[in-house]
Amino acid sequence: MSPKWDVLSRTCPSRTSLARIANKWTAMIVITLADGPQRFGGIREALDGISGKVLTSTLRDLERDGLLRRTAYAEVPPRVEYELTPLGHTLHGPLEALARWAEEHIPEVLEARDEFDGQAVRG
Amino acid sequence: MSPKWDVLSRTCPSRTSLARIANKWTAMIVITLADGPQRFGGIREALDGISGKVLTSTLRDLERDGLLRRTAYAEVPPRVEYELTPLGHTLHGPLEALARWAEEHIPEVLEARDEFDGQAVRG
DNA sequence: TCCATTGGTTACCTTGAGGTAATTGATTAC
DNA sequence: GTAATCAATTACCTCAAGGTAACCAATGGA
Repeated sequence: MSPKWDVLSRTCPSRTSLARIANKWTAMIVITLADGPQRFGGIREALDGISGKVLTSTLRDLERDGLLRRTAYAEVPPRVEYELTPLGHTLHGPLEALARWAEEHIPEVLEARDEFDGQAVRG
Repeated sequence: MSPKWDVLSRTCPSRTSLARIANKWTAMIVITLADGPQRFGGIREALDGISGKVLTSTLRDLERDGLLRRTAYAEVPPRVEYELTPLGHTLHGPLEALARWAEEHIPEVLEARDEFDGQAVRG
């Protein structure tokens, strides 16, 4: 389709972009926001274990790439909502597929690991 | 489907697995091997910029998870081939979709970045 | 009066990812 | 003889990712 871009090429911007979207936190955030806007605290709770600092910077990066929109309300205490942009929504399918792969194939992965580690000990 | 696994849960093994597959090098390697077996040097060349050490350890991790098979031939100089397992092939679709997303949407991403950075200067 | 609230930001530290360079080993070509 | 070959491994180094903890600001409620 577009021979201009190639993620395998070191200097191609799409490779940088791939690095951002092919990423644990990105996937989890996009999946969490797929159903609708969420507040900062809600995302943090959904992601179960991410630190505030990392969540802040990750959200900022995704906002910068146009994947989500940040809306801060002038209230006290602060209220900030994050929602996927249309561009961000187009990413949800592929990332959801990836997450579902991880969930569906985890038994095979765990079994492969056991076998590999067992052979390593014997070898 | 399988309520037993949840990538959003901190302690779920599938979350670790997601971290491995939602990863720049994993995506590029699986895509490279999708067309057939490749030798170590061939993969290294295709990935354009990866160091030997990192490629070795990444391939080892993927082998451990059952995504690819390593075949070493007792020749001199050594010849080692890597190929996707059936399990690895099931991962190709989702990762290819992700790579294609990066290539197809890079103009929008770059534009979003420009706008974001421009506003940051003004703000 | 004082504290909890919320979404940061900052300073500081630890961990790990990833790069470079040297070395291994048997054979072939020079 | 000896240089080149290929896939690793190892030691060593650097840099960035990411965690912790303290702090902030305006308001409402105890």
